[in-house]
Amino acid sequence: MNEGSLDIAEVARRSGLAPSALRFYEKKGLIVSAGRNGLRRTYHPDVLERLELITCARDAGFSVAEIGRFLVARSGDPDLRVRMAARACALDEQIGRLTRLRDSLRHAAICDHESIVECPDFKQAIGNEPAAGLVRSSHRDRLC
Amino acid sequence: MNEGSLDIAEVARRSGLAPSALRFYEKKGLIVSAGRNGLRRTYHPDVLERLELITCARDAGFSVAEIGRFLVARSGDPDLRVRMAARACALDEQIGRLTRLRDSLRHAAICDHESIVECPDFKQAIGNEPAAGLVRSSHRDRLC
DNA sequence: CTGCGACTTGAAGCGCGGTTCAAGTCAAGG
DNA sequence: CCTTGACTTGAACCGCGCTTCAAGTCGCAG
Repeated sequence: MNEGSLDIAEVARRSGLAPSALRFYEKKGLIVSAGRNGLRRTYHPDVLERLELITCARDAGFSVAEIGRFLVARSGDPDLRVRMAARACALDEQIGRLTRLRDSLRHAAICDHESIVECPDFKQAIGNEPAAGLVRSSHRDRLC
Repeated sequence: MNEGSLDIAEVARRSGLAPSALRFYEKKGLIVSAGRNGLRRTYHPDVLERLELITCARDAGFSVAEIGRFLVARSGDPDLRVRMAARACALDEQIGRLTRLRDSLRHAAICDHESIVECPDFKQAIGNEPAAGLVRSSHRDRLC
């Protein structure tokens, strides 16, 4: 067997993913196997890097299908570039939400209101506007 | 109908969630209905605020069950506080991942490597720790 | 050559987060 | 009164992202 290639079990071990997940990703076109040793898939070491990317994107809420589309992206595909830029903007918004949520959560862990959802600081960090009664639904910020 | 309470359809409209989702959340204990008008659920206006929180947390990757646990949190529950603090730290990590992913994506939409995944800048931004050198580092507070 | 065991496959199954459906109930309008 | 139509219910179903399973195949040690 080729010196540089990795057994599926080895890739699983080093990536922290189950072999079944690797086969699943391969079937979906997110990774490719370098060849076989008998029946066994072997992978180029670069696959580890790609798996890291995949895991990261999955954690970020990307679907497997979407990751697949991005992974085959070529510079000559303007549609895809547009989608990527849009996705980046969506990520910005999500990062904002997560940051506020984190701050609220961190506050909740130390605040002394009986019920944490009652805490005004908590609410304030989460919501953009408390819907106390005379709230017009705020127009979505179209910053992107 | 009580002046202050909202019909489920109204809540659905103003929250952007499907009525079925509202019933689902109610069944899971994430929201409570204020009462009924005939068979129809009515909700206190405060539910809108809570739904915003729920949606935000869902987007952040919290499961419905986990949100439910947090929502019933009382200040006298130290376990839950610990979980919240831990969750806040996890969010910090995720925010970091998302930020790197966003930067990579934004670069990908610009860069002229024929295959996006080939681009060294792209790879570099994804990889775990910014190793050295030319990293546009927002400084990471290691507090966890 | 004969196990053995770790892989292979396609198909079925699972948990999550809802949505859809069939059948029923109610409030209000004509 | 009867109809209309938006709601109600529980149960079935769905898509996703894998995991598990049964059955088969291979490399290698003995």
